[in-house]
Amino acid sequence: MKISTKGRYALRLMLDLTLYGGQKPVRLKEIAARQEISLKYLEQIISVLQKGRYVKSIRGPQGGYCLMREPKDYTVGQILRLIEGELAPVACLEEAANPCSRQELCVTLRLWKELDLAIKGVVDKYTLADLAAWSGEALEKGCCEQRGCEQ
Amino acid sequence: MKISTKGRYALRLMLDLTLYGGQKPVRLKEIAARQEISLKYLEQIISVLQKGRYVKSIRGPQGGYCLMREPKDYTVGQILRLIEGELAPVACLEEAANPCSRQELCVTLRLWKELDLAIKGVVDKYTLADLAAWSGEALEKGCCEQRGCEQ
DNA sequence: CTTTTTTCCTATTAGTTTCGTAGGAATTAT
DNA sequence: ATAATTCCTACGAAACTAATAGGAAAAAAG
Repeated sequence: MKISTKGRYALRLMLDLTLYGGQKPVRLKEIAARQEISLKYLEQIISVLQKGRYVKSIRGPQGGYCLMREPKDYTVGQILRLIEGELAPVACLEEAANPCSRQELCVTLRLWKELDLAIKGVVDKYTLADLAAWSGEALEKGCCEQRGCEQ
Repeated sequence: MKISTKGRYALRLMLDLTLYGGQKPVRLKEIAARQEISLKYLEQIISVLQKGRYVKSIRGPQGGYCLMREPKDYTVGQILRLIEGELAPVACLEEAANPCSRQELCVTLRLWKELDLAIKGVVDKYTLADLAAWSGEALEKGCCEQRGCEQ
């Protein structure tokens, strides 16, 4: 039940674009440095984001990437789903209407459905704009002076 | 973000013990047949449940397994955690107080914390007794006549 | 005391996924 | 022409998943 590094990195990448992307495109190299993530790995991740039309690229010198929409128009869930696939905690919930084959199936299925809703409730509640706003708050509060975490 | 088969099977195993375990211990062979799970695989899973003192065993003919406590005293979360390890969606949340190293860390961490709480909120809300009660309801309603699901 | 049934223990394995690294091609601003 | 940047594909090591397998140990039944 872990979010993969790819999913977490994609979110940080998109947040970086939100925070540092303005008129000019942002170079992946900069993002890699700021986020301390390998450039080559980020290339793979952003390639998926581009194919999903979440970002657009400009090639050549002074090139880079921009968001395609407003930060408020990307939910965390959309980004994670694009990179990680369905977030449903069991495969059974991914397609529609898989009827059960054992007495207690309905039982565990009901549980997984509730869990699924709880997860969706969080990841679809927040957008990049929310994360960016939190980021602003964090800076004001003088947070983040210590080190040691891998997130 | 998937629950592994081991976690799902462990839950079904414990529910089976709840539903079919009375005075007598339940043989793993029976559970394997009812749940359509390989006996050998269930042995590995129940061995963890036993080491965690969630079930006790009786060896030899007429042997089997029993729950150690009342069904209401096992939450789904406890069972899943014993088998799968921490359910936290990112490793950072597993230990206490991992301070951040980047501006937006606090931001994504806040998100992961909310997600973690949402997940815990569901899995720690229900006990085996709840699942057993749902199972009863399902039977009454004549549910589960179709086939095709792998859960 | 032998047989049978059951749990218990440990090893193996095929396949998949994760988490990258690597090399170079294509594009384009300067 | 050069250099910076994205783009594309392949490779690989390590870990994890989802089992299968063989047999040892315990104990009830005959």
